Amino acid sequence: MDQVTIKDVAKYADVSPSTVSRVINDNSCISAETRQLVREAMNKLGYHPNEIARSLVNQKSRSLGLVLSRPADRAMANPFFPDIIRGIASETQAQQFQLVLTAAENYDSERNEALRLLQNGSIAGLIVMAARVDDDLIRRLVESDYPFVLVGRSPNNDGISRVDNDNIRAARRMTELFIDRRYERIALLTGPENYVVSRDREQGYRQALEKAGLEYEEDLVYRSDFTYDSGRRAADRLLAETGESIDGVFAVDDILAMAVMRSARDRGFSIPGDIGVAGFNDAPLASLVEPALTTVEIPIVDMGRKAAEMLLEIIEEGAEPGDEHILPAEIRIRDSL
Amino acid sequence: MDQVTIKDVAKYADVSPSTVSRVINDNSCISAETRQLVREAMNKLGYHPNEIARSLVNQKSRSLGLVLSRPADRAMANPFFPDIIRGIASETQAQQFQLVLTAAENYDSERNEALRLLQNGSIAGLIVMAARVDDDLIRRLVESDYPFVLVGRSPNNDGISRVDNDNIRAARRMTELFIDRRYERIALLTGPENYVVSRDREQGYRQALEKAGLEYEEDLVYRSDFTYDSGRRAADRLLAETGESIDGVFAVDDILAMAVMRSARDRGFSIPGDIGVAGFNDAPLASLVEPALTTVEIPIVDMGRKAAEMLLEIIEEGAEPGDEHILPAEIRIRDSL
DNA sequence: TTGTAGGCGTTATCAT
DNA sequence: ATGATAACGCCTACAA
Repeated sequence: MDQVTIKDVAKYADVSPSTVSRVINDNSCISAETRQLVREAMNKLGYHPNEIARSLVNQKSRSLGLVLSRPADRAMANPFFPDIIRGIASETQAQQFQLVLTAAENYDSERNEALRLLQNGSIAGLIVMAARVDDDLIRRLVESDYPFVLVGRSPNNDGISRVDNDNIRAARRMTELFIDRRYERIALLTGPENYVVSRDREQGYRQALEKAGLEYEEDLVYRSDFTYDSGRRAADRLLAETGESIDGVFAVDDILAMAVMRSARDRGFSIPGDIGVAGFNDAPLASLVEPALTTVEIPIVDMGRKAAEMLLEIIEEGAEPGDEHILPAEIRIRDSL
Repeated sequence: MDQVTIKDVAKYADVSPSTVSRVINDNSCISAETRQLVREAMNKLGYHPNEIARSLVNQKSRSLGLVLSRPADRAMANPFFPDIIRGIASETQAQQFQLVLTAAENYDSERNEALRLLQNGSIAGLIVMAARVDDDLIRRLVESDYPFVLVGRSPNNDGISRVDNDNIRAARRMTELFIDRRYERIALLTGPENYVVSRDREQGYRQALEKAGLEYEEDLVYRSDFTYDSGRRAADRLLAETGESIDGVFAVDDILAMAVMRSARDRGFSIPGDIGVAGFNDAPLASLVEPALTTVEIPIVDMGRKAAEMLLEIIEEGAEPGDEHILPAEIRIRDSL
């Protein structure tokens, strides 16, 4: 309708469409005066290059997709979500790319949606928040040779570009903090076992114990989903069963740590006096609860930015995938331990 | 490259490209057998319709944009953010649309970015989280006649499609709850005055007071940004200055209510014994703090879904903008009041 | 029911 | 330095 095209501008400036195109992409040599002329015509007519048409002729879109890799509701409750987007957006913005979200009801449809976007050319690459140990999406991305970057870790990372924080190390250091502070029997409240984060953090916990000559006890490892309610149930069981034989609980997620704190308080335990508690992720509420939660801060904004940067290098510069960037996580010592 | 086109399918199935096209859009009448034939060819070759090309020929993209309408960092810390996306995504997904995020460093660049996406055809319409009283973006959207839907309210809503919760009414009811429970001097901790939400909630507070024959006192109204730190400073001032002459504080945002609670506790006030506190938004932390925060739950997921639905009606069915949907907010009574 | 041809807005190649 | 022309992948009259 009222779409102003390159031809309108050309006509108005009395030049050919190609000339206008050249000013837009200001690479080829154009005389200063025609350039000026065309610029004026563009302003006059209110011309804006049609991105769709450019994408079509260039055979690639200027969009990146983001797939959260777990049911939308869970992902949204997750403090990662806003920050990862913030990081990615800052980079896409800088490089004039757009960010497309795939947010479906369940993981299967989200995975299919992401693939569809790739296949139909809507997006040029994908950023995947890798969660599951056995991730079908990743396998298919590798097979299909689509550009993608992993935020997190997958069991086999060969040839996969990824950015991660060192969950194992951070969990180890947090466990060491418990030990340094003379906690002697530290329980672990971890997440579902098909999540890579769960496994990594469990491993760090175990490493620290063994290094300190403490026994790793299966009985002290409890598991729950990454929700408050599930965490609360697990915490209740944990405290009921291990009773007063433990003096610390390391939860692999702040929301689980919150559940532990609440459960402990309801049982009359003082924190950190009777039981030390630590979390992971440094969610917004970690610093607001009483006592403030000692936790691990993950540079999630930076991870997002880095992921986008890596993906754009693959897309724009044909970089070979396979790079790994492990960003450091920081322990935030507060009052719960 | 390895892009399979409609022509490849046509050749393989030994039909013309238009026939394939017809199968894709299965509207025109096609004999069952050719349809079958083409379908098989598509599967065989792994064909996927190129969305870019479709957008170009159809002269509109199948993407919606979302602009958060305040600095990214603020917006992200805001509990609205994940939920509004969830709501929008569920609707876009259902109608085979994509969701594009505009997330820039500051409001100005975000606004420009959104406009750019509209102008260059990347998105077919925009959902705007209206925040400011004097919102330039909205003015320009109206002028340019781009399809958009407001989540929230703008000073002049004529001809603007929008979905909102009734902030005034909810604030009034919350204030009435204070009054019903025999609180007698209720202070208000509100947000910046150029935000529509602040104003609306202030108004509800005032209405309730006046209706109950209580005096509206300017001195009891404090203002801060929507951040914990800013809220904390305001709360400190509030409690220092009004001293023990007040017995309730209504904060127009949970994060501010958290700040009030903390400040009150530090001063030795018990909650709700000495001071009743209420918030707004029902952020995740509201139910987790001690005492659990009485607040207003906003149906933000539904608002997002509704906004997307309205926008798609305008885009797809040429509906006239101007509809308003006001969704009910619910008071969540917990322990802080 | 199916095929042919032209065009959506842009860029790239080849002339001039 | 600039212009004409042919794509990019798809859709849609119009024709057969």
